[in-house]
Amino acid sequence: MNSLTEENYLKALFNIASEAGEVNVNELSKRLGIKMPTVTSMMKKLAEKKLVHYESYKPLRLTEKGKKEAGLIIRKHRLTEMFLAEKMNFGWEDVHDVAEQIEHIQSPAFFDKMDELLGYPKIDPHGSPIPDRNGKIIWKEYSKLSDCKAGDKVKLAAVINTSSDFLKYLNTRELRLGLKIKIKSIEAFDKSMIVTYEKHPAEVLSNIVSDRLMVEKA
Amino acid sequence: MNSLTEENYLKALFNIASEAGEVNVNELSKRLGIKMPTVTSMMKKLAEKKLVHYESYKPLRLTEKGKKEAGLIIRKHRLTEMFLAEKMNFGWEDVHDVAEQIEHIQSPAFFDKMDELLGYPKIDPHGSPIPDRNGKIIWKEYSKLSDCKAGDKVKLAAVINTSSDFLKYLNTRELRLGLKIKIKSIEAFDKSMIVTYEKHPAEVLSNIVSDRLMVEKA
DNA sequence: ATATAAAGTTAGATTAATCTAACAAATATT
DNA sequence: AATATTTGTTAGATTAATCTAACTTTATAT
Repeated sequence: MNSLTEENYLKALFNIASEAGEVNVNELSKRLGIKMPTVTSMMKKLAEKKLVHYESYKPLRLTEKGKKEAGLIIRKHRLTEMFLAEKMNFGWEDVHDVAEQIEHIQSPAFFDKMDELLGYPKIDPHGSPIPDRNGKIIWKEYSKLSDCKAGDKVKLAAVINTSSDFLKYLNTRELRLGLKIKIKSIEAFDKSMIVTYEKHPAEVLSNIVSDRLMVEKA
Repeated sequence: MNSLTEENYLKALFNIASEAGEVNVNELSKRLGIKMPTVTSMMKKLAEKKLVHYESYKPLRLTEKGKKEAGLIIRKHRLTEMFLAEKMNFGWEDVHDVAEQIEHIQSPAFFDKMDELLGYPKIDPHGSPIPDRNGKIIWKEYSKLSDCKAGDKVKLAAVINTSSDFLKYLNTRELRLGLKIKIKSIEAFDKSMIVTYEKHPAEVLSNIVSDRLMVEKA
């Protein structure tokens, strides 16, 4: 059994690896808000437990065991987010903080019930894949909205940044997962897009926004 | 903010006080499975925080502040138990362990949603009262089934012991809250009762069982 | 009322997780 | 290539929560 603290390190290791590829002590330290020496000593501890491959001055890597355990924590996190959104009427901008706590609950039955009540969802409210019972993630091939061309018709599949502020911004524009969007034009100057969807005949999305939206091409 | 550890001491203090009246270090130590010296030092710490009245060799008493904070933890515990039972199809024998963990979640919104979805319940799945938003408990006047007389018609209102084994035993007899029970006779020798309810024309309940069942007289 | 037992406290050690200060290695910059 | 910067490690201190051993106080039983 891993402590809550160890679980947080595993999860951060997993998340940084899937965003940035390599994980180093400095990154992990910044992500967790914990000083580097503390991170170093925790890496030694997790190496003892065969959860990470650790060599001085080398990038950090989760072992297969570590990946599985991290994946299972992320599974609990994302199932919880989905449960909060679907069954408890939370907005997608409000699910993260609670899920961050509930992911540490030790009760397979509890998460199995969530899974069942939700009908075995494959993604969380932000479109991120929910790892399976073995902690394995199946990644779908999405494109960034910012990489699409004028005229493209796409479906909003996931959001990359899940900060509450960004999600609230999307709410004000009625942008949500599953939405069909057509790109009317792209401004060469700043790459801002004019898009149309539902009752919105012409909404302007800055490149900062379109860069954070993942879409499926129709 | 209190640590998870402190919360567990507060809750135990509250629960022992409502069962036994007085709380002493030894009781608390046994209840929490923590040695007496550790309890003593935690009591000093909680006294510093104005949560406990502590004097050497005297019984332990929660302050008003301590009672309120303990009550609010118990509120979260019991709301969770009710949510698990009513909304997630858990049996009443399985809700305790998960609630024991979820009661420490810091998110008023999360518990407010539960409360709302449940329709503001007044009791948990075992019939124990759910403290209000100020941590206050309103106790209903129930009788022990074991104190009733032959011929009494009563309604099962609460169970005192909530051990999984006891609750599973009640399941096998289809005994559940709200059930109307008539006492047919009481054996003078061992105080065992013969009762009738629903499709059960004559069920024998030992004194150990009837002593743990709280009823409302009709 | 005295001895024994039970309950409670004090003192000091231990463990997990954190920190700062100082040093070492790797990387980047002129 | 030499130097400066960034990154990483070691050593040692700190805090919360726990423990054991030894001692003290209160309660119980002869």
